[in-house]
Amino acid sequence: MHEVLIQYIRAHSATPLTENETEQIKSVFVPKKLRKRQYFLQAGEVCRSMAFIVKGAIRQYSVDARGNEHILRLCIEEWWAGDRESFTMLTPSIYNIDAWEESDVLTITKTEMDGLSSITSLNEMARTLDQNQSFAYQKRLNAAISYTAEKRYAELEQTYPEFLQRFPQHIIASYLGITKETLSRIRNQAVKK
Amino acid sequence: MHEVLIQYIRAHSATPLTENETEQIKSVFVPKKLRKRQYFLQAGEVCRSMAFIVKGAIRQYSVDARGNEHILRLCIEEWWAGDRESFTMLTPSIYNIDAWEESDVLTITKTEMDGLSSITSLNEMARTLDQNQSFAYQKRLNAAISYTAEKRYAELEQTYPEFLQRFPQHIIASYLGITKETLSRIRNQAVKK
DNA sequence: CGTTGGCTTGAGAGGGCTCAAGGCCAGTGG
DNA sequence: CCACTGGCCTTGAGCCCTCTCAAGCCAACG
Repeated sequence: MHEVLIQYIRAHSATPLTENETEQIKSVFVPKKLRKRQYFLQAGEVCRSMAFIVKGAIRQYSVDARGNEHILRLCIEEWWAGDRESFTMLTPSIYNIDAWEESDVLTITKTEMDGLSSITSLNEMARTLDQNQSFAYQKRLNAAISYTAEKRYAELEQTYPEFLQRFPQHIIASYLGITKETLSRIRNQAVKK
Repeated sequence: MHEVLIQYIRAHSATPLTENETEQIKSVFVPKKLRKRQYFLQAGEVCRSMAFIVKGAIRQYSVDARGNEHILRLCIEEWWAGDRESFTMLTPSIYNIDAWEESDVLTITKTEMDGLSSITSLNEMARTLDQNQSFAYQKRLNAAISYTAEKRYAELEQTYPEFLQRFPQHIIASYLGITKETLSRIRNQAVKK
């Protein structure tokens, strides 16, 4: 199970991993199973650990005053789930994170992560991830303030086609910032064209 | 002029700067003046350098098919302007960046930045900035898909009150993803309450 | 075979947009 | 010193996109 993670770190860093470092990493990351709908983080808690997804699908979302869920991120195999801000700053998170599918993850706490700070390639990976995350958010924010719902859906179709296979439409709709009804109508119109 | 930057780096890193490093940094960052409305980056170009703002105000925005501008970031003193994604990946940017006010900036190219990679405290600063950027985008994206225009304005008032002093309403409106007319009406209603 | 979750469709409402006009103010040039 | 201009803000009317609420259908599942 840890092999996937090791491969992933290798792929996301220029610096190679030594035998020793590999063992360190394997010893620190704790495997966990998340059942469908099981919380990984609830709003109000500090995000004590990050989760590398070996198998499964996880969502991060906020809940507004009227009880509506707004999906901020969808994560599948070989992505990291967790609220980076809460994790890094040790502040309470405003987001919920839960498993949409039954998932296998490898978790690591902040303290343990800090203990691995001597592993260059792990640092590089974390750095790269933070950057990519930032780029992705920038793109989505731009889409949110610039495009119509239809264009945002078209973009999602291009960028993450696997999401459409993996998540039901009401989840996709929430991710796009629209209602499931609107998404349903958009899709029907798209077919007619 | 470089003093502001040095102070800034010190403030954003735990590692202290040596005399030597300070001199290196001063020698590499090139001061530039940007006139009002002068482009720092135009869509289609690769963002070859980042700019630390010593004085002034700079905006980053995309232009849609109908010619409407959508403001993604507003930057003032002691912020960094530039498209991090284009800068890091050397890909063409889809954003325009220009000076809203006459500005004094310190610029550095990617090659020069890579040349300073031995300066720990500069790396730490860059890391911190990327993270904060990511956090800020996450917050704004959440606002964009969860809140009404009115709430987004209220949040902006709280988070960056200085923006309201500094930029005209049509800029603020664009930043919030609404039209200037809508913003005007929101403000009037807010006063009545 | 009832229940639950997901998708669709309709009707009505509303938030925000578009287009258009008018007012205010500061800067500029005659 | 005044007229003119450009940038900015406001207000109105009509419209459109998206939301809300409600109902109905279907497939999966216990």
